[in-house]
Amino acid sequence: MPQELPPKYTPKEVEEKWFDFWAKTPLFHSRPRPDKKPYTIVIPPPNVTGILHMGHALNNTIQDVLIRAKRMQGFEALWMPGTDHAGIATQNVVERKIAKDGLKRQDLGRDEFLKTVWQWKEEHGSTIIHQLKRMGASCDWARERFTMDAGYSSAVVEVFVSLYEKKLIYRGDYIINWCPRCQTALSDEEAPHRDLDGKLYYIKYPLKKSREHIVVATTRPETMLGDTAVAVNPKDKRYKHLIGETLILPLMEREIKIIADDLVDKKFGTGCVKVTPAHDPNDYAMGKSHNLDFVNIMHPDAVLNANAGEYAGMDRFEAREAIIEDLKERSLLLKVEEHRHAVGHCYRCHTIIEPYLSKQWFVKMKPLSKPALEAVKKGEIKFTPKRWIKVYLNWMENIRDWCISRQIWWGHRLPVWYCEECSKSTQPDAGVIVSRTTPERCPQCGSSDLKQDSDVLDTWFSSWLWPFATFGWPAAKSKSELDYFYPTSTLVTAPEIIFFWVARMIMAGFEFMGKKPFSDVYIHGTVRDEEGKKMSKSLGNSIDPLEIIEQYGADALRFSLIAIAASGSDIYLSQERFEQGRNFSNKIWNASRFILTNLREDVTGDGIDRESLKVQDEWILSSFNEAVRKVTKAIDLFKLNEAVNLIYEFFWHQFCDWYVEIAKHSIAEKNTQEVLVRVLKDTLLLLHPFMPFITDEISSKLPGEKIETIACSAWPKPKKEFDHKAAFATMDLVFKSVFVLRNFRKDLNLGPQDLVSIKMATTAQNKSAIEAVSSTMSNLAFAKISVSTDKTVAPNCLSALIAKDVHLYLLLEGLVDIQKEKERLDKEIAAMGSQLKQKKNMLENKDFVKKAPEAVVNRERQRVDELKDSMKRLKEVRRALK
RNA sequence: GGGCGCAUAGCUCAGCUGGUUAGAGUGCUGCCCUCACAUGGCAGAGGUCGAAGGUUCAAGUCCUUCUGCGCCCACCA
Repeated sequence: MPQELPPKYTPKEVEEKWFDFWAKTPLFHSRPRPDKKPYTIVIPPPNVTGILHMGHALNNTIQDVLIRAKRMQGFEALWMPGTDHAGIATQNVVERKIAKDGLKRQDLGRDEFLKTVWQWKEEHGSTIIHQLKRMGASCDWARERFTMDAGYSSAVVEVFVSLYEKKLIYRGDYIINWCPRCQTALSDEEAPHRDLDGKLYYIKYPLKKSREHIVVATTRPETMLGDTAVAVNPKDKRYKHLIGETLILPLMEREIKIIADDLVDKKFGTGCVKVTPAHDPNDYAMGKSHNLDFVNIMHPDAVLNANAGEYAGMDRFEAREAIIEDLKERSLLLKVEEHRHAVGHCYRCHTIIEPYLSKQWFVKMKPLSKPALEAVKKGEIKFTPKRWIKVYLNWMENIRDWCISRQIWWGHRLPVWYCEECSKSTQPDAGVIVSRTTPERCPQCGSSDLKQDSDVLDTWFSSWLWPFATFGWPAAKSKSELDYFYPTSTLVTAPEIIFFWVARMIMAGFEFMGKKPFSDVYIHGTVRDEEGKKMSKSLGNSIDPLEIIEQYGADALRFSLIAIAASGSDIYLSQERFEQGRNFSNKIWNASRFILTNLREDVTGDGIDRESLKVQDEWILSSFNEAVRKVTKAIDLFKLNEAVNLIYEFFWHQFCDWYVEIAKHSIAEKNTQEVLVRVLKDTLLLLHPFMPFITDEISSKLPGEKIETIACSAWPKPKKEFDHKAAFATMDLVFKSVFVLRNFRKDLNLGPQDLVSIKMATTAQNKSAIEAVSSTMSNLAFAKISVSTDKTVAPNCLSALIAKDVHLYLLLEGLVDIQKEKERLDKEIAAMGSQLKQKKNMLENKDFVKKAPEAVVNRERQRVDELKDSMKRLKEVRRALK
């Protein structure tokens, strides 16, 4: 007995039932199966602090569409889920939490603080995982990983130690990006530059030997306290004679030299640069090459230290003001200009970063980049859209060493110990022990006075191992799984993290696995609001995906996101965009409801009698075949918006608008019902990767074999026996006829009961097809419908051309406004005439006939014939109007 | 300073290797609560495809320049 569906679609109830089932089902658990091909996606692990936003929603919907489609297509599909410990972000969250009790992390101490973070993670860290489940993500949940799991951590240690052993990790004093708020070093990628309106200060530095001075220009005057030279370009004639002279550094009253260096741009400012080796990367380079003193003037929190003399204790910006005032007082400030320039910011807390000299750990990147460059150049790893290749290559070719140590507590602690005894030696790296296991004693001197490095590793130093560490590498037992699932298939992510993550994963893949980590990188757009701003909680412009799920359902959210997300372009969102998804859900629901309520008991969808198919049946089955071909291809090309729009168009405008409407008139027939069920079932399968909830729900109510979920059903294949090419042409006549009749009906204000006579000049075959459906579809009743090959035209009738061989005449003597009809015809004839003329010109053009492909020329010739014929017939009708 | 992207209907966008009369969603107008659906149906209005050149038999599509947005990268202090 077919089950009934409730009259109104309520996504909430339906979806809650299914997401619960999917979250628990073992069906999404994958294991190596030699008889099947693997298709693997590793999730970009969201931060444990994460709460689902639109970017996540889009990213994970795309992955779920791909994984569900491939699973149905017979692949051993694995979607690896997990979360990232997100060092700085998570530490910040927990610090904020304990701050409410007036506590700092130092008050708790390292161990106690870390306990608190773990506790926080246990309580809140799975929020986003739960939200992904709610969206319908068909991950292999049993495999869920966390970047600080014991196993994962051993991968991080292994990688650190092995890179150190290969001399690809080193430690040293360099200028790094320092966030004074987070009080940690950051990599270059973590310190994005933003243009700011700043000021350029011109400051006089007096010469020691005379009353003259030279002028330097700077945006950060406070750093002058740490100046140990002034540099000019050696080719700069203005200053050549001053090279080697001594200046008196104002305020500090320290003697500094004028040096010459090619790094100085003659054209910028005055051509004289103050050199602060401890607070600027360029100056650092000059400091090294000219053997200058390195004067660090700041504490880690950017408060000036004792080296800043009387400014000690002031914050860097406070000091800037004070210094400017003091310079003014001494008439040493020449001028101040407005100056827009790029300033680095902490990507976590947006504080202006400080270039800061400190001892950090680095990865030597150049050697790692080589295979990563080759793989992409050769196309071994493909990017979609292609344009990101250039971005990737550009970064990779100019790669710089990676600062990986962080002065925070939450993260993978460096597997580095220092021997107190040996470190007294002056040798570089003396007493440094890099080890996979905690060492008991110093291998050099045997001392047990060892101290572990207090730094932790950059979060991305664990993320870059994600495609293989999630399988348990380096443990031996991970081998069979890695052999089967690695390299993974597709990585789906946003452009923002190409450098952070994608590029580094490729390098790690080659370095540690000897193989690429994935074959395809699909870069989707950034989700933005209506004004083009990146959506973020801090801007308060975000549309909450959970809100959309609540209101319209997860299917609606998924559908709309995919439909909007044209491959690669940024996505502008507004609430209304999700209504389309909701409306589509409702349409599917109601069409299904209609079919179900009419169903005979013996209908399964598998019992189509091919011998007695009507032309509309042939048409819809053929159309579905077309849809399957196109949708399958579109998914393979990552054109998911195209795929979902194809299904939408097919289901709504072909199946519902035409087939179901026509089918109403033979709804009692078994064969009609079989076709309805067959097409509905198969469309639900096609749609399932995009809208898993509603498709599974409806499928479960349809007759036929009972299965738990269609998530593992076979993907529809085009059925050759249902390809009826001729049906397209015939149905096309039907559509046009109905369209014409609807217009007649509207123009004449005819109701459903009005009886009209139709004369049709066409073949008998076409007539029967048109006749069968057009009266009801156009909401007209026909007293009389006659078919004729007779070209003579009845007087005073409405007429319309359907196709070359089909002409409809609506016999309505006395009802027609002759004058109006004449005008209408004249207009139509004129339009046709100009089109005809254009085509004729084209064909008279010898170059066109000679150079254009034959098919194009023939098509034009045929079109001209048709137009000529139509013109003739229309003119006849026009003459018959009296 | 380099690089990339976008500009098509009122709005948001599709439009693939150039080839019939440039499409969708939404909004708008008119008529319909017709027994799946008003979250719906039918019909309709609305476009010199950012500008100017060029290539071509043929350009929304390819090339050049320009304009206006947007993004990314970069050690001009």
